Amino acid sequence: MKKNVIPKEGVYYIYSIYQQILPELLVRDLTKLFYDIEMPLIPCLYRMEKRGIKIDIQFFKQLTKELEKEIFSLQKEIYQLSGIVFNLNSPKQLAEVLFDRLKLPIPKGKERSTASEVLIELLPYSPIIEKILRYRELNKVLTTYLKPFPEMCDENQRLHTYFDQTKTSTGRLASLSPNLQNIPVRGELGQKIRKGFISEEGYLLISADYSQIELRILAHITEDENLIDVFLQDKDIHTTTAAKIFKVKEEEVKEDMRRFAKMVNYGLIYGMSDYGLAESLRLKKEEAKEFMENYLNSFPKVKEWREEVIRKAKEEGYTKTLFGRPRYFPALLSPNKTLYEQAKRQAINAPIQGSAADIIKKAMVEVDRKLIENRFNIGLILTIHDELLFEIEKERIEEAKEIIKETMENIYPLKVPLKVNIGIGKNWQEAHS
DNA sequence: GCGATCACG
DNA sequence: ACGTACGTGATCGCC
Repeated sequence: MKKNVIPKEGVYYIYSIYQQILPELLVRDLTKLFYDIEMPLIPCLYRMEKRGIKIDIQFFKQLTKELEKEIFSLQKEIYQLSGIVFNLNSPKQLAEVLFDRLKLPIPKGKERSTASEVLIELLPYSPIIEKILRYRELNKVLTTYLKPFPEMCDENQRLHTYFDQTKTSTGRLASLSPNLQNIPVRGELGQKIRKGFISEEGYLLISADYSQIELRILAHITEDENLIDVFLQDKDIHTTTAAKIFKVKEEEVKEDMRRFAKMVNYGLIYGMSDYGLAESLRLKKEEAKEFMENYLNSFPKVKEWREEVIRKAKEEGYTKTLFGRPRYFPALLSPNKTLYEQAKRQAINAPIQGSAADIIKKAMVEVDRKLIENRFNIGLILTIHDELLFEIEKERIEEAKEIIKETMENIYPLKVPLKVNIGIGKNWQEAHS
């Protein structure tokens, strides 16, 4: 969609569309969602789009040069090792080189894929693999972010995204042209790129992110005593889960056990099966099954809730978030088992992901309003699902920080506290706490 | 225009 | 026996 352009004819239809929609809103009990969240959000999103975020164009161009150099030499090495020049960006051609020409084994169940997850398993078989993985990483970042962004800036070196309020099935926002919700953050390269997103002279960026908002919402919705307890005591949820699924004391939880537990916790929100858990953690199916059982026994209401939400979705045809946002699941009646199972997982996930979206949207409207009321110069500039990014004049940082944290944490009281981490810096890397 | 891939939450 | 973790957007090759 072309941004900032409303077709002239479209304006005349808005009132008649409103007249058609109003009875529907009433029937489906959506007036609160519409008037309290989505409508007030529109001017807030408009201001964010208009403000944009500043990037350091020189920094982007310099990094582009460096990456192009490394990519060129990687390319040369890869052609040398394979003994043929081909299009590295073509998965089809790459598969031919790896599996036919170099006769590398195809990991079972993976079927000639060249996805990084498969390539990692091939690392021991040829020195070409690590070079391909590095090439992929660099080329991705180069073509998706580093090269296009300087071209997309306005005269003040600011990038303006476009938020689509109607696109997702869960109630989240979508960010496009450019998407500023998938800027790299992981690894050294990600951290480096985030240094290129900067504040204006005399300003600083404030990043405020909800800590584990989806798991807190899970605790609230399921009313599971053990899960609620973890958050009331402000304990580390992943460590607690690790202790329960490994059946050890919390003091005995090691780093990799915590990492496993983190995947189990999020897997649960996504409706993951024991098989899926085994896949992603490279476990034996029996082990994964045991972890799942240990988890569900430790948090019994979570298990009950998962069953209940599916039963209700089948009966009524939809799920609802905390603010009544529905998502419909026609596939729960599908004879196609794949579609049916997928719909079940989506039905578990939608109320959680969607409720988090409801809450952050309400917080956005309220924080934006307060910052304007208090005459801050810029304010809210980005939302990345559970993080809000602000640009604030240096002299008033502490004042803004208080307003932001207080508003976000108290916007909608749950049975567990909402916790917000705040970071401040002259670039996004520094601010992202 | 779609599938594969991979960036994020 | 089956198929197997939710939600997105951008880029590229290929038909």
